[in-house]
Amino acid sequence: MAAYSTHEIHRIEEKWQKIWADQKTFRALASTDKPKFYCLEMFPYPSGKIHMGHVRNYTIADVVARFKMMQGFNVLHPMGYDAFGQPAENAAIKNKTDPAQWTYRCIDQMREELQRMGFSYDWDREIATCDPEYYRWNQWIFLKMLEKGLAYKKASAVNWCPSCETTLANEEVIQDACWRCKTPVVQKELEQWYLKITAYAEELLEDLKKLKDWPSRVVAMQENWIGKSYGTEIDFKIKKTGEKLTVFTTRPDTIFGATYVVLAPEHPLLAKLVKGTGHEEKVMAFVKKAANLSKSLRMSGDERKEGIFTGEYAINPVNGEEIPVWIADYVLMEYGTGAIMAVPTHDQRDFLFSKEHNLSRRMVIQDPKNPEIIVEQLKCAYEESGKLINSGRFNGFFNEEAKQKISQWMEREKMGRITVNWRLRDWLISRQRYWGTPIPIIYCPKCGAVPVPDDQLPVGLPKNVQITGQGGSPLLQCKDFVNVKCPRCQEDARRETDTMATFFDSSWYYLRFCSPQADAKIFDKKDVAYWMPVDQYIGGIEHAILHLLYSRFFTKFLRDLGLLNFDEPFQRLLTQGMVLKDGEVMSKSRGNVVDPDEVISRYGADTLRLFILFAAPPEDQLEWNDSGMDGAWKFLCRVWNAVEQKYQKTVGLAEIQDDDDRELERERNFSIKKITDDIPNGFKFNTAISQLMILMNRIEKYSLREQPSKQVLLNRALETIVLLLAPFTPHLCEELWEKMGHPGQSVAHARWPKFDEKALKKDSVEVVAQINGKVRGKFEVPVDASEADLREIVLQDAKVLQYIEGKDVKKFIVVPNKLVSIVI
RNA sequence: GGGCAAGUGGUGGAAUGGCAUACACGCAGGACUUAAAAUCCUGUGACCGUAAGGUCGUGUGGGUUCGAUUCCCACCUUGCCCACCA
Repeated sequence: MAAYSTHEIHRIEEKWQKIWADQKTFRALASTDKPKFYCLEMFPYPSGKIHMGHVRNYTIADVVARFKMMQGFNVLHPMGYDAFGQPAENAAIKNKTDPAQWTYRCIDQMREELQRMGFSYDWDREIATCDPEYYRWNQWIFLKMLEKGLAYKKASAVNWCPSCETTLANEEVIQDACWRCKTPVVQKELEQWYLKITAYAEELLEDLKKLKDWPSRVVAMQENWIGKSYGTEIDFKIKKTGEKLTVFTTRPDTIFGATYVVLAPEHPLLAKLVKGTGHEEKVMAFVKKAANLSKSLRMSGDERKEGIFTGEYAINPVNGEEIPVWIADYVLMEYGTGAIMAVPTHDQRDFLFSKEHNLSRRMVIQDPKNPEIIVEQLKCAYEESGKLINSGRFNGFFNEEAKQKISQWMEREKMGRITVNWRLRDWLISRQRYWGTPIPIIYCPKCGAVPVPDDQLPVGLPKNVQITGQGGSPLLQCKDFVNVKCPRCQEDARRETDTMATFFDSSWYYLRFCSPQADAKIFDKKDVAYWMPVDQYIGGIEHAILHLLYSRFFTKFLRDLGLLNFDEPFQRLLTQGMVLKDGEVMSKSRGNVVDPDEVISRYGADTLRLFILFAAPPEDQLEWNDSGMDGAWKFLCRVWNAVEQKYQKTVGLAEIQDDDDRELERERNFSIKKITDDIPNGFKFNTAISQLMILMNRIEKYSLREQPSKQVLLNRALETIVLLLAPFTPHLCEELWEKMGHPGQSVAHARWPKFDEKALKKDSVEVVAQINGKVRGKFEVPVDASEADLREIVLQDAKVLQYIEGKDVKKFIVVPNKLVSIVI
């Protein structure tokens, strides 16, 4: 056996990667006697190069998959590519190549890099979302949604990224900028396709309760995003026309303090309201200005509140008061009703606006700490609770109670109603790009928007399309694609040229993995019923809202189609932390990227895997550290050398004769117990590995005795360490397992070791004595010593006596096998 | 402004009511070596002390408890998500 070296490591890693591929070691077949386990990581965009984030994500998943395999589960562990999207188009523009060619070449490179890491994928199930066999089912789902009224087209102001030249979903706008290129997003009036995710808002929120094994912050983020709030809609009346003007509020208790009403600049009533009045010109100029501003500019943090009076008045239903109607850009059309009642005394924004524009104020809630204060003295809005004043029959009620009383009263009197308001908006899926799934719609001058019939799917992406990055969607230029006959009336018609957002593709890929070759249907119902839901899903926190929310939506939709029999796709979720270098996220622009490929060339995949698992718990951020790699290397060296030098085939009885034997066996059994617990309970790979190091230290100490009769015990300990280490560093362990006399039997299919509870027991334990909370002595006592025995031992110790001399022992607390606490 | 995490040696981290700093990195000393690397051994929270030993110590302040890194309250700092959301 050769010494452990870079050369040797590469030989071993290549050898075993080839064996796994040739023998299809990780092929998953449904319907066996074993319990199933579906382990999935978020599939990558095929950039051609894996980065440390991928390495970390997939290594964590690989340990889980291999561990479950050794525990006797039938494991499904697939891999594929989220292959549509803009980078391929950008590359095409830059290098004048075809996006498809570029993507498939990247996929080949990516696969090779993944294989170099030794991940236990069933490669027969590989999918790429840009394959027509895949994206035809995107089109199929879209048409089903259209059929059920869940896909629709509407004209409205949408998020537009000027750099990517396409629309974006709300979820893709991060702090008013494009999620991909960080360019500030602007608003544009366009007719676009939407998916009615809001139809599932209630269930998407409610079912979060079922996700007990999801990180609580992901659940909180989704809750936040869906944003259910209870409030009241109140119907004001326009004085001039008598038309209804509905406002939304969460503070119906302050209705008697409303001194004006404010509309969003986009409010539909507005044009009519100001028509023919002296204010029309000015108001319309203001509206135009607001519309031209990007949302981020319009909402920019300063406290100045721009607005303008419409010249019209509204009537407050609760007291008949006439109050002015204003418009302001701080009121959002997309939330509530796009109109608010302003209560400047009890809402800070309204307070600032009223100051800016000299509008009147009235107090309706009394500050119990400051009951004498009058309106003119207010320095800011009073937003806390208190008793109602100036509120007619509701005077004297506490405002929390008044909220209910007033809204119930208004409901009875038909002045308004209690409502639920959602923050979640429908999902805009149209993209004005080439490299995506064509939306299967044909526009006919006679028949309107006609769905492409099922038997004509997929609507394929045309090849040889000029991608210049200019002049809108490349598909628009493609006459053969655009000009078609209407499927209904056979007249000349035009094809939809928008493609789908790529998040559509990734919203159901986990289902396709169950039967990737199904060609007459989206997936095989039987296979999905067997494998789904995903038992363990692993990926980055950046998908906490986007991908995870969309996937939950798709699952519920497909369930309602009768294709699935469960509500949630992902049973357990782990969000791994980022990989940092010098305290910063690795990125090309910072120039602090560590290339996994280079690390593998130097240390091998096993060393990289071990380091990344040992350096931090999976959910925490991980600081890259070159000397940490040396540490991992050193440990693997020691395991290698120990097996090479100490392991000798021998026969005999494993008889425990002395304390050293007992200690070795105890440590061995304890390691099995600890690692078996640490992997599934909280993914504590770092402590699992530290226990393996402790066991290795123990083995080395033990083997120094050089007593041939103990060889059986030594062998057993070495076999155990190889088995326990196998999910973490599979190549090394395969090689060692083979050397240990298991030729042709992959360690991936070896049985996970069991521990013996009896071997964990000790005869004596160390018990600590505390006096008034401070440790003052340690005693070696028999296991399970009684309180009486402990009293005798401890209270006769010279040192303890020194401390308690001349004082009363008030309490004597015993924690069995751990400590005694004496209070004097 | 709202929500959610987190704060422990020189460093990554361990301990979730019971000996704070497991395991590892780094550093220092030693062995081997002509020498270096590698490897092995020893030490390594701070302060006082020759030592035995003592005092302090898990962001800050308070509380509960025989006992708190762990539980509770307030605050500070950092990170993430949301945010003129009425």
